[in-house]
Amino acid sequence: MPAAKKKAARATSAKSPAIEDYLEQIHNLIATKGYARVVDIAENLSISQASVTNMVQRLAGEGYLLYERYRGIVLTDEGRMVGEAIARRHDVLSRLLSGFGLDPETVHRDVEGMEHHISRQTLEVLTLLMEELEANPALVTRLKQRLR
Amino acid sequence: MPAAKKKAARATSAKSPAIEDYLEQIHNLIATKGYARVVDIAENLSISQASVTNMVQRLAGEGYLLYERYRGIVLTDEGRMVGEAIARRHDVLSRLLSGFGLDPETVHRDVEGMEHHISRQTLEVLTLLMEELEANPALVTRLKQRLR
DNA sequence: TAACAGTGTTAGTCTCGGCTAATTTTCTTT
DNA sequence: AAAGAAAATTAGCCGAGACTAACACTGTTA
Repeated sequence: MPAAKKKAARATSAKSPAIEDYLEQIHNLIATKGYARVVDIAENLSISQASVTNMVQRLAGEGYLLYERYRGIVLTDEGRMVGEAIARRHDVLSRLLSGFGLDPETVHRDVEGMEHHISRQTLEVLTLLMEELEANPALVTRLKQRLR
Repeated sequence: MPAAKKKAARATSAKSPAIEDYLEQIHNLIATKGYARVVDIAENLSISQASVTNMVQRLAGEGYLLYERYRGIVLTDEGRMVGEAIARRHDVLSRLLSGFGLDPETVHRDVEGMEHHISRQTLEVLTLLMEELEANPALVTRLKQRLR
């Protein structure tokens, strides 16, 4: 195979919500604890350890991370980019909705679902909205009054 | 099993995105054409007719619609409620994003994905936002300037 | 250093929601 | 009314992504 890529993850490839959830979670764990263990990923995603091992092997095969049995997990540049992108969407959505006083449990559930379906352009719009609302509490107050 | 329900769809039961897509589409077809044929549902969801037949039978079993082989499809109250709810979320999200001039293709893809993950409370917030922006073009203009 | 607890892995299975191919029913057209 | 076209259905299959049970590795601790 002369000029063939091994099957590396392309920036534009279709990522399933499942893949994005794993990468987001692995990214978050590495960012906060310095490493990502199978048991923690499983705990945070509320799935079994066996499922995590399976998926991690697949993600390694697709070029999102480096994996050595019984050893550890390291994100590739590609994997880190995806994880960070989802984390950013998560943050924007959370702050946008939290600003209106929605209960944290609801915010969490909705954000969890929505974050996988937001394009770059939509993210920009929602970021704009979030920033405006955070900079303009009077507007939020006025809007919230209509929530009754 | 003395006091057991037959397995009817409860208002609070978990509906998969797939189920919601079918019910939204069936609802839309009935609203615009007066009836929902398998071939049209398949076309609108970009899936095969066989898949539609299968799912329609399942939805009938779960109480979302009435179905008679080779005849027709009628939504139950439960099915109509779900279909309308999703259509409402679709409308709010579309208008909210379109207001910022995002290209229709992008709006469509994002809305399609997000509409299944929006709680009643979040819908209220987004509705509020949409109404404010539609009533206040000056605000939109000001925000859009920051999009560059 | 031997054993135990905890973590990780493998093997095999399940459900969901698609698919194609073949068949049946209905509709339309002559 | 018979034939061909269109729509609907059935049967069997597949891949994603979960699960459990059993087994393997690792690291700590007596």
